[in-house]
Amino acid sequence: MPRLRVTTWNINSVRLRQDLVLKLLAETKPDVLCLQEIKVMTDLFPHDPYEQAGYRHRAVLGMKGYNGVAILSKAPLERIDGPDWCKKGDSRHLTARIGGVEIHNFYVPSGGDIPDPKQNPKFAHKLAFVDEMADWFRKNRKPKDPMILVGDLNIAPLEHDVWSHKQLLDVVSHTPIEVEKLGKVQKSSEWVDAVRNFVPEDQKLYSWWSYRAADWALSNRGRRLDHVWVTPPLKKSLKGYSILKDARGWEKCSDHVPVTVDLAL
DNA sequence: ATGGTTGGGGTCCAA
Repeated sequence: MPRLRVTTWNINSVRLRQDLVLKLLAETKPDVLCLQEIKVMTDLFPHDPYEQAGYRHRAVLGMKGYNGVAILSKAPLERIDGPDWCKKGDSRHLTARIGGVEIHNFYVPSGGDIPDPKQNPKFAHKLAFVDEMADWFRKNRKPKDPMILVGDLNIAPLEHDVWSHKQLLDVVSHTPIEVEKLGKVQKSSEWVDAVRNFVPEDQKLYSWWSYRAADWALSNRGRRLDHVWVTPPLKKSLKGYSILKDARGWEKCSDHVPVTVDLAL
């Protein structure tokens, strides 16, 4: 029964943090690594170090300066180009079929500061993007399809996915409208939250800590923005998870840490 | 209530 270990990480510049990506690959040894915010044009993605590290199959969708997603795999992958979300051409989603499983890598818009779509076009974009995700899966895929969805969804849906539910109810990433819309995406393919499958909902879980805290570990005001979901056929295959909190303390680190899930297929 | 930090590209915008 082959293991499939999938890691998702918002790397916040793949070029600046190349050594950290290689460190993660060496330590965690995922079969598939999904990156977000690579912040590099597709043609300038640094392939060589990953080729040499044994990740010989790669799909990259980048752009200049912002966003960008990539999938690195030890096993062959078949790239599937998805829709142009919100018709913005902004490199936020990439799909690969690897060994009979379809893996969706998403970077959902952050949404700006003001949680009102009428005042803040970035928040309107985020809500429209999440709406489109639900529509797309409902129309184009079925819950019985073996799929994994990972990425920086920029939404912490549960009360204990944030350091203070009450204080963040009006903060973009944890507002009721975002949580409701993300719930509709979850329903679209009956997605199972793989990490919460292992960790009860009354336990705090974070994958992101702001750069702006004087001492991120001491204040520990985190949010769980990075997710791994699976469709029902894969639920029984879930074997374990890890959230590499140590990576938030690495030199020149990302503000997100790697989230890993193991499946036995 | 406010401000705090980081990256990319270019001396500001996005997160």
